[in-house]
Amino acid sequence: MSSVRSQRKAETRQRILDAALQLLASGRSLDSLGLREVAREAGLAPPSLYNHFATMDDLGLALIDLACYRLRSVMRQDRQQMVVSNPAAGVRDLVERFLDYLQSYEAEFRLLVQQRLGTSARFRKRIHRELQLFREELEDDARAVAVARHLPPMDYLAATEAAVAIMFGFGILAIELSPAARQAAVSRTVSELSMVFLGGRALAAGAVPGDRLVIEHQK
Amino acid sequence: MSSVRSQRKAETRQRILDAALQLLASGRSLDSLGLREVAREAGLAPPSLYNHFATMDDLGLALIDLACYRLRSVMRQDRQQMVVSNPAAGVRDLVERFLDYLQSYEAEFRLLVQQRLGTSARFRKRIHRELQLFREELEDDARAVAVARHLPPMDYLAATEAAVAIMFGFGILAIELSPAARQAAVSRTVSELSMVFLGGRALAAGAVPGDRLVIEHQK
DNA sequence: TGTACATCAGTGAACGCGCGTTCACTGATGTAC
DNA sequence: TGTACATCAGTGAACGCGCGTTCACTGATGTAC
Repeated sequence: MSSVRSQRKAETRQRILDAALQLLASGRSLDSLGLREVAREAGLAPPSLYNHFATMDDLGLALIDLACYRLRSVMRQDRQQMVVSNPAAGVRDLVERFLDYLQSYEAEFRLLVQQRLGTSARFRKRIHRELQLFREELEDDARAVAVARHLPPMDYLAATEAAVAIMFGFGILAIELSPAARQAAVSRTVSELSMVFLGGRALAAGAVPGDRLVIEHQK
Repeated sequence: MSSVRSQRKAETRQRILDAALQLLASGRSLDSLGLREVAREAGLAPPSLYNHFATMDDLGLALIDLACYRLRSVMRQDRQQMVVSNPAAGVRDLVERFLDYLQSYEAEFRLLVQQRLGTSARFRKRIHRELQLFREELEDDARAVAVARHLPPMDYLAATEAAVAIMFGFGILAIELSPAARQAAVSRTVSELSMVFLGGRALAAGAVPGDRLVIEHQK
């Protein structure tokens, strides 16, 4: 059991990942990151990277894994039971958790968005799979709300897929916005998600676009 | 008035753009396209490109302009008056026009999605502005429907922003899917857009997520 | 219309540079006895 | 516990390569007279 050595190796590996993330955070894209550049940022000689990643591709995949893991774990934490009893607050809470995530891990978010349609099929598949899991977690929450409030069923797959698309759209927009404009976008995103879930119920009840709706407030 | 010369110059410029698009269509990303590579594909010596674009950046911007223009012009064509009198058909028509666009111009769509969060602020701004216009055109249509059917107002900004996010999410997904799975995704996207517009009306009428809705069919 | 000159799209050679990768080596850490 | 050997993370030098860009040049096209 090599303790000191393997521990240092793990630290160096982490330093390499951090260096790459640092470069991504400075606005670079994964496609344009070079091995020598990452090595420099990590304070290592270029060939050292080969002790940790067989190719630049493997390094990229490690970064993507990290970013996927982070998105899901940040979005999972602090999920409130409140959400179940108050859907409107749940929607707002969801958007604010996502905003927190963006503020802390913008570079990783950009990485996911860019590579979701990137050059590497491996990368795309991995991201696609992870976003699918992310959506499913959202679906679990949405179903829990429906059960708690005895709401009729709806097309949760479509609704949560739409919700993810809207949140990602918000994230892409938010990166460009001033803090003030960002707050307005947060409110709008809350509205948009509300539209999806309200409309999801209406659609399940047989409505089509153009129908009028009458509201029965739940107490 | 130099006729032959300027015409040939315009043709060469187009050949360069086509060569770049060809490379993008083969799966490459703009970030990784090289001047020499584009020149080779276009059948020109590398320095010739400087007669048409001062830098690679200018070439990139020209490609982005082209892609923006195409998205909007394809999505504008064949807009039916039917849409106004039948909102449900209008939503399906919208998704199918977008699918047509994707099938013809996938590389350009990828370019837009990737560069929307890319390295260049110039690129990002341009795409952002054009997508804003795209959204506004959608808003015009949505308002026209409301007027024709005497529907109450709603938050068209939020609804159309959500609609664009959903369509782009669909587009990103569609690229990875088999034709069969793609058709299922089309139906789902129609549902998702329907949810947004139905929910938009409900929200404007004061509903919040969790409320029950009663439908009054329009005849 | 014909001629002399100007313009300018496209070229081939050359530049300096950073790239990814290989290799033999170093020296600290780990292991066997 | 001490010693001899094995492992292996990290290094410096070197490789061949394609990059973006410059430059002086060519030759077809355009213009002036």
